[in-house]
Amino acid sequence: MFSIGAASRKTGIKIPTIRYYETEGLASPSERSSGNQRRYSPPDIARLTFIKHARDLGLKLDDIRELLHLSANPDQPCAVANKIAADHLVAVQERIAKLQALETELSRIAHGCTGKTVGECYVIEALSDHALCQQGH
Amino acid sequence: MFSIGAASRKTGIKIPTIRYYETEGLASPSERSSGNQRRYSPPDIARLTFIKHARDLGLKLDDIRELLHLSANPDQPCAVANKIAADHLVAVQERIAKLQALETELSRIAHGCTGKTVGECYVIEALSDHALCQQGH
DNA sequence: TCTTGAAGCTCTAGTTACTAGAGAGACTAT
DNA sequence: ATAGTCTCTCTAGTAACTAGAGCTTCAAGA
Repeated sequence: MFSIGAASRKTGIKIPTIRYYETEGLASPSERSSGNQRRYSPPDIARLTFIKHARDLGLKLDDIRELLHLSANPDQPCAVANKIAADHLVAVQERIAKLQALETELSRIAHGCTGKTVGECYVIEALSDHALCQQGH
Repeated sequence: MFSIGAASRKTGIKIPTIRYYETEGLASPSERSSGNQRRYSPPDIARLTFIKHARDLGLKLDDIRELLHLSANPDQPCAVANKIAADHLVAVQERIAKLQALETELSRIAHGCTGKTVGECYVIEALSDHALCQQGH
């Protein structure tokens, strides 16, 4: 049995976040001490690790909730789990594409300024003047 | 002079968001009608466009606040504006790198599952078992 | 056994950038 | 004048935490 501090160290999740996950119904300690402190069993820790891993991958808590529910029923078809992962992959790929477009424009803006004062600053100008933007939002 | 609806159409910012920016002190209409409705002048619209453009680039409202403040004082050195843009560029580049790493892992997870039920589902397994993760968070 | 300092408890409120909805008033075209 | 659209303010909700107050419990040493 581990205290919340030990659970935090083992999983890399901050203490208040572990408590927050509990209020969200994602992971509760299986016991409390006589003085009402949380006590985590190894399976509790594994559940937290699962959540941490999924969060690191950028999955939403709602998705994680569903995956946890699925993993508690090992006889169900895993199509749902695959769909969650595949959908998220697509979302990540889209975000990468968008960010790369932004990078291009930002790079142009941030490197294009040779002025000394704001009056002739390309950064300000580029943000003010839509025509300077090559990608036309 | 434009109504808030016209301002919204011209800038592409939703009406409630325009009002929100006003509560945040970013952009207020220069007048109100006799019936207390917002009336935006062309410079007001330009300011909203500046904000929209900067938001599309992912700048935070606090950064935009500072840039607006700077652009109101054209005699100031533009080093601050450059720094905001350059810092943001670095942040975007870092996010791209992280997302690409995630994409690799997610792709492996999402495509690796050949099982039929959750019990043998690679998605669930990969999230549960740290050892399967090649990048070691 | 006592004590002390670290760790834990609950609860409330704040963060970011909006979004939704209620209920009332204003504007415009016929 | 009136219908229909637009706008007003205000409150509360969203995601995923984070910070702080004020209090209690735990573990280790004297």
